[in-house]
Amino acid sequence: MDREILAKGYEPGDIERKWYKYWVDNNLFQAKGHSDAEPFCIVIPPPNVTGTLHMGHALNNTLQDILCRYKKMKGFNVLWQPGTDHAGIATQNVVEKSLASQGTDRHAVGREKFEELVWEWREKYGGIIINQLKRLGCSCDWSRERFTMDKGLSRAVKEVFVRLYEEGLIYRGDYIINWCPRCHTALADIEVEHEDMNSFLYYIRYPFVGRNGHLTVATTRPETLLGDTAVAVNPRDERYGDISGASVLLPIMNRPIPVIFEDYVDTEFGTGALKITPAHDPNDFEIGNTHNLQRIKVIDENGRMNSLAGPYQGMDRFECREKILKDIEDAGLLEKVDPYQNAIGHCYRCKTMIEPLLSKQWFVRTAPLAKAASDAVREGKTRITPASWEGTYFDWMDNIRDWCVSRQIWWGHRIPAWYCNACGEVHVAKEAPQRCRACSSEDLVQETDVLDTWFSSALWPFSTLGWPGATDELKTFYPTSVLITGFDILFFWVARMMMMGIHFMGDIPFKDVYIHALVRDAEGKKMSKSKGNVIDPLVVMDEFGTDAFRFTLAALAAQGRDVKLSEERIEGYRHFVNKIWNASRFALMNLQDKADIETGNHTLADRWILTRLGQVSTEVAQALDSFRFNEAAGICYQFIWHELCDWYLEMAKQGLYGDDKAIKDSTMETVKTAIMGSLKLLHPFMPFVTEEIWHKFTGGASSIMLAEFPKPSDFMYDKDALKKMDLLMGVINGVRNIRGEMNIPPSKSVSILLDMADGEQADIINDNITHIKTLAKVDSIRIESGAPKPEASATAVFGRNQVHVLLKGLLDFDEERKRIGKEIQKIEKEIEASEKKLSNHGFMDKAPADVVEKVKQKVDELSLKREKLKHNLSFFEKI
RNA sequence: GGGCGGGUAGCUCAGUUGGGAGAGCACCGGCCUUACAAGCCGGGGGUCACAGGUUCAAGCCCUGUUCCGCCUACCA
Repeated sequence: MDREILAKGYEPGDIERKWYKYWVDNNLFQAKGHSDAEPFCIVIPPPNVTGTLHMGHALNNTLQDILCRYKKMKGFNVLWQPGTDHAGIATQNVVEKSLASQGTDRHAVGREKFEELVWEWREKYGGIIINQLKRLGCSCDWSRERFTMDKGLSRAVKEVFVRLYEEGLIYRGDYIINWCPRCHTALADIEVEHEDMNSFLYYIRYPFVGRNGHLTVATTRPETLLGDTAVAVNPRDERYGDISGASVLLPIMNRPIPVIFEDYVDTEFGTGALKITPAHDPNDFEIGNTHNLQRIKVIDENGRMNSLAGPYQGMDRFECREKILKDIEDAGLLEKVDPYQNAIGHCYRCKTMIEPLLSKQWFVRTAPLAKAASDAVREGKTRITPASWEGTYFDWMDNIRDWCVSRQIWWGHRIPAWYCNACGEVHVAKEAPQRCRACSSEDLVQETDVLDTWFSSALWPFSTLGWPGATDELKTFYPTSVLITGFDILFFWVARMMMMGIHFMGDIPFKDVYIHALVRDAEGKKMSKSKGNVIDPLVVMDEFGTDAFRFTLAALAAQGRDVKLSEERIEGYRHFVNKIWNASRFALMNLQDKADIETGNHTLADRWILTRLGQVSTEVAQALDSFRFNEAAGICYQFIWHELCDWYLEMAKQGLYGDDKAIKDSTMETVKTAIMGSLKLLHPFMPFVTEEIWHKFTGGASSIMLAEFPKPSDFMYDKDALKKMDLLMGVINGVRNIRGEMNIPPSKSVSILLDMADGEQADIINDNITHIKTLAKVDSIRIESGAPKPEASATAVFGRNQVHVLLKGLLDFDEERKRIGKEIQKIEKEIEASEKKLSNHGFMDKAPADVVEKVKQKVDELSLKREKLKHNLSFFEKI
């Protein structure tokens, strides 16, 4: 067996690359379509092909990888399904920008050529984020990588579109939609980001027709007045009770428009009179429908005023606003202008101000789909963790509006609809029809719009598994096990996968949804390029190592709370990685290969650490099973550093360096078991360093990925050992505490006198006397029950025992008086609180017996300790 | 406007059936003890935002106040 000793410190760089290649070359990430093992499946939230890895991805994928690696070690047939989405608008923007830099645009190159260029771009740059995920250590089954625009997924998209259309769940119609004048496309409601802005509320007079006076309306968008086709007031508004049937004259345009009555109008706001522009405002559109108002579109797709805008034709919408205000003011129709704050919609891709426009678009009728998706969570078929997100989910699902799915761009799934140029008949089909079914004309043209990217993402959990084919993968892995994602795409993606999954598969797409938090900077601010507070995960991985970075993310990922990341924190966990490295180094330096190894002669320390390892295995597994990643990480950290390293390995030195072969053999075996067990616990969090060390221990026999995750029955359970170690630690801590307080350097040994409460406890100490000598730097120990306190000694009380540290010539009496006095004070406070409870009849009557018993016991113990401390103190007061 | 989350040690945070206030970092003191100075040993430090209420018992449950963050919304 080749067991080389490790280098003095852990250097991640090359090791990470080496093992990732090893895992892939050995197909360790591959799932089986068929397997007797229980399936576990996660579909990756597909990153945009245009994307590069940011902190959100890093957290999201680290958590997924932790679960996948953990489940694999637990024996599951794990599939982590990877892929990317085509990000229609974003990708098109990137390629258009590149065209612009060459002095051309997509219209000049034409649709077909443009699509080719995007594919070329995707070939060249689309793999960046995939490689970055690999850098992070993600154990995705890359042999199954998918792309939302690839053949299989495109087939699924067509299938779904056609079926929904045939079921009447997709329709085409004229509606007011959110238009981005820069991206030149419609956007779904949730693709609009609202931002509070400082605007103005303009009060504009509309003179009455055929009578004196005017009606004053309040608006934030005076330029839309050109398209007004009514003014509405509330029928219950007494101010306007007498204007039934009246008309007003639209300023500038001098067009008479009716005054209508509409409950929607808020009498409290502005003047209680609302101008109605059905072609440029979603609410006005609705009102226009109920009152049969004309729709006059005055702003075009470029955000410019069109021919119906009269004198303003050709002006930009913002320029027009200024001009129109001036004209109205000149006409004496501008009553006043108030500063006003309102939320204005912006394109989520390019931040351009959205223009609500009247337009012909394709919609998904969501209500019936949403009902089932909502019920599935209500009935607990799909669980959302943390559960607080359920409310948000229900709120959205229960108030959902139809989903505008057509986009006026070229990069995406072209809508499978054909129009007959002869008679206008619409055909929706998977393949292009040869002739019109109504008039037999062959003059058919395909819809130019493409589908919203999220339309294809909504099918991800089943389209990636081969749907609409009936594949083994679908049978094995659908419904998938867990979806891990950020809350920012709860509506965009999770909700829509629920709708589509239930509708087309007849079952939920995943059993659990785990929503994790956002990664913020150390001040809790959202990371953004413009703020300049972005921490690049790749830089972090270079500097601190991937394992340290992953462990940090896991350790900070408490449920329901944002992750505030700072480099100091990552550095701290890099130290932890190094700690494991060095603990392993120590083990490898002291293990020997021997055929005649004699095992089973476990020391107290051996039995203790093995028992603890068993307990910790359960705790970590339970934490991971319930998505408490930070707890799982914390338990590992605490156990490995403060129990395994600080206590066990120090104690193991006695056996390793000693002459007793039986003890030595057993200790070697236990050290190995404890370290390898710890490596297995840590592997899901820090895959690289654990794999590296694992191979040093096993001589490269097999990957740690194939090892079984630790469970209590792998070790031993010795309750007695836990108790005995407690006592031993009590003695050592007592002496260390006194040494520390007295500033006695480690080079200076001390003598102690142990006053043990009973013979049994004295035996435990006797059996482990070398540990006390070594770990507390003691040269001589005397054990005597009830021995009087020696002169010039400092005393620590633990349990019913005490330890006197002999400090002839070293003891500062004042210091010792202070030290004991302080301790007594602390204890008295506790005793007081507990006694108050015990003297409370309510507590004695109503509290459970075990709680009362615990408090009584506490008072007894503390009183005893206080007594001893006081006794010790009196000793010094005599001096 | 509605909803959600949060205010716990100097900093960042944990605290899952209500019953001992914790961690990491920072700080102070002692150590180059041959796995690790990326380390070891010891220590100080908190009216758990504020005010009420429920309870024998509240960081935890309820109500209100206040501050911060986020999501959402068709009051122009």
